[in-house]
Amino acid sequence: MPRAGLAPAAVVAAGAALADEVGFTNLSMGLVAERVGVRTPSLYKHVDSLEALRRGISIQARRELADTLARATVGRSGPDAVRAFAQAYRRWVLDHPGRYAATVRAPDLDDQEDREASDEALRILLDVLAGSGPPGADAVDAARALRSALHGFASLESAGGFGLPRDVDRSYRFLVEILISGLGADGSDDSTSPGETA
Amino acid sequence: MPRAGLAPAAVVAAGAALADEVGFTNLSMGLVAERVGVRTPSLYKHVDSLEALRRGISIQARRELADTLARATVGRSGPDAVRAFAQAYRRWVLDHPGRYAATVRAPDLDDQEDREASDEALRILLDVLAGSGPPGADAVDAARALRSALHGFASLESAGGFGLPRDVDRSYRFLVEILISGLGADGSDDSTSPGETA
DNA sequence: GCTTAAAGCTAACGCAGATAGCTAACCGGG
DNA sequence: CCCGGTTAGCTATCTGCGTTAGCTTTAAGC
Repeated sequence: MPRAGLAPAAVVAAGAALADEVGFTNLSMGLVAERVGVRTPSLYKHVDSLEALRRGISIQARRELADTLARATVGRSGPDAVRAFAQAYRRWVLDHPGRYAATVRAPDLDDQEDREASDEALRILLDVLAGSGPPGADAVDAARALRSALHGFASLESAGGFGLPRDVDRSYRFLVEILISGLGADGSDDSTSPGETA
Repeated sequence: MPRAGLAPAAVVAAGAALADEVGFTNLSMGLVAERVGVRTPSLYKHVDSLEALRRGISIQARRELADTLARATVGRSGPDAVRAFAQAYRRWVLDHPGRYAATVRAPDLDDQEDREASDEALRILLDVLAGSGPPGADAVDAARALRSALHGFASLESAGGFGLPRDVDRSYRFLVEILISGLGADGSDDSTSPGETA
């Protein structure tokens, strides 16, 4: 029996690809094993459990998303950066539904690696907002607002939640422009330092 | 053996309550059976399968949410109605995390009953926006924007996604006011309202 | 070439969803 | 009041999946 030459990273990568096809929740050890050309129990030489595999996919997906967002916004600032961010975000979610579902699960509080991957995307978001949002502590509110809105839209769309025939691209642009104008507009309260994790 | 006097509705209700406690995805026939004081196989006299039970919980939850939203906004209009809607929405999600997770799954396209329950909340949302949002087809954009933002915020919060110490109530109010001002701002016919265009 | 770590396999266990088929509780008509 | 039909509930059992145990074989290093 020739060896498959597997490695933990290869199993995680196959799992991520499979998650995009069958859905993150439908992922099973059997499917992944079949995909990499190995019997189910052999996977346990590379990953500790299905849960560990899911965690690995989450971390990888968060990094990929953060990377995509960083690339999309580099060299831009202000409202333009926010538009590029929003555009790249939605595109990535639609292209990688399984991976995206993996990123949604909150990272375990005492999982250092997962938290770091999770914070990456947040830092990019805060950087993007630095040019067009409110300063100081209000930046956290702005980050939460933008993240919530984009996440909400993308996850509803990804789940097929928009039944009406109205053009979805257009609705998304509408939402993004509302946010941009809203974030730039107000002001008021301040103080406190910028945070770490949203 | 005295009978438990069970009925399909009672099983669904117990399942919904349990989902709030252990999470929608962690729901199992065994847990529900234990809760209603019966052996697992007996549940199949009342529900066809775990999937059918989940569907029942989804429908019931959607109705409850729609009902809550309707009660919260009755007699109000304009921005005030939107605030009441947003407030009631978040409150309900936090109080019923399992039920809320149930409402998030997209209803099966050819499931009449589920679609109806799903449309109920949408109709209330459109009614609420009638007073403060754009008219005509743009109302769909407005509805999607508001729904996406509230859903995104509530689901992230419910999943523990906000790690920073910043006051979450405040962030929510911030988001809601952005939306209100953004939705009320324009009013014109075509093109995405505040800035960009198709 | 021989040793050895590990990559792969088959066999098997436990648990959850689900089905089959028996038993006994309730309900209605005589 | 009893008798028969309906059906809620039970035990026993099957299946599928995650997981573990333990053997076999590959391939890497001396």
